[in-house]
Amino acid sequence: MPFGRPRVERADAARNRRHLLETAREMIAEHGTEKVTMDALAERAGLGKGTVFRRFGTRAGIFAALIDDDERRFQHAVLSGPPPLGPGAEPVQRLIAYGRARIAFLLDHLALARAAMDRNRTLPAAGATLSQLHIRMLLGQARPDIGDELDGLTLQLTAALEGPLLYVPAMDAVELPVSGDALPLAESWQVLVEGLARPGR
Amino acid sequence: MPFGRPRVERADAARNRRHLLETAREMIAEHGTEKVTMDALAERAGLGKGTVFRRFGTRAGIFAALIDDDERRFQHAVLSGPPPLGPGAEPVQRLIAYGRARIAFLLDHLALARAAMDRNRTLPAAGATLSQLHIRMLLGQARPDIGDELDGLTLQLTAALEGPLLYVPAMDAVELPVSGDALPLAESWQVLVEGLARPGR
DNA sequence: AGCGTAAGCGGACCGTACCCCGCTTATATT
DNA sequence: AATATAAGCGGGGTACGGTCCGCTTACGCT
Repeated sequence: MPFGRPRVERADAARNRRHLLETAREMIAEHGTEKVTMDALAERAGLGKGTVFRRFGTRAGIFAALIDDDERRFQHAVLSGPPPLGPGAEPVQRLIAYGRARIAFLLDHLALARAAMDRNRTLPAAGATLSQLHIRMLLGQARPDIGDELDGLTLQLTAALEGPLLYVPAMDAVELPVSGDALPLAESWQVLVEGLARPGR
Repeated sequence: MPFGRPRVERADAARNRRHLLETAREMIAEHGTEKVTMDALAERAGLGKGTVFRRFGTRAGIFAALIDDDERRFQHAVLSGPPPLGPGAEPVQRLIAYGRARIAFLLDHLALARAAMDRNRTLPAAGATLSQLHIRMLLGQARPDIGDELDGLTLQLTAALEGPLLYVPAMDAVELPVSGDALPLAESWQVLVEGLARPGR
């Protein structure tokens, strides 16, 4: 085999991966994320434990892989969907829309997203990194004068957006009113962003 | 024993707790937090494994207990120290000062604070809750008109303050310039808070 | 079709967090 | 000082995440 070839995933491996994800979804639906252990998943899928680990690297990786499907769709809406979420609107409007969409997305995937964290990967997988890049870009456009503080603010905004749902257990109180657009966190996100958008001093 | 009595900690228990914390500190100083296992700590302290668990409940609890010592001093400075950190200054100034102090505190305790997190207790112990209460109070004073969004903003500000250091591994890049007052995160925190302080629309 | 090779697989193995429960001991009461 | 009792203690047990390595199998090449 000449070097540099993409080395596609072998057919049996792909089949096993799909089967494992399918099985994991079933187990989550029946007993919640807590009960999805490496051993149990492997046994129920009729595969070896080593296989599970090879596919997902870590327990958290299982949940990250489950989210990734939906995450791709979400990213697509952000990168090339209609404004204000997609490109075309003012940066501030896009930031606000992004926050609202991201909060809704996280709410839809709360159990998975929380289970997808572990000691090392504290932020769930690719999604958070994308959030960070997107926020950084929009904030830089909205406030080109911001300079040195762009990196710090990016981190803090990302944490402000993803943190309350992922890290604070007490969130379950505030998250309840999921009725339509009236997510309380989305409203306060808008206040936060609008405050930043107006040049200071 | 009549009910309602405070049930003070037994003398031997208190001695063991101090001894365990002391031993843990030694082990951390020598080999870092990773090497502090329940077994190793128990053996080195000359106590049973069950004792360690009974005292701290969980591995993360050990580190939380270690932080709590310093945390108490920090809280004292916030609650009754000199302004602007302590009472007496304007709410916005106190918020900014609080953020700066908290960031410095977390930087001083980074290894401990990160080790004090686990799947269930995602936020390290009491400190974060205190942060939340304090931020809520000051924000409410700074913007009495804010109403419904107070709770959401409180959560998001707390996450913005503690999140970048605790959850984002890539932080280590930004945290480096620890020279004096010029913490980049502290600067951007100030921008964030000042944006919020000005009434919107 | 047959072959060589690297990817994939399985499951035994290890270290560690956390649980449990019978024994010990400090402390209050008399 | 003796006693009762609840808190504390010890350390073996269990379950789970993660690793390792020899065997198997899919796939590309001839």
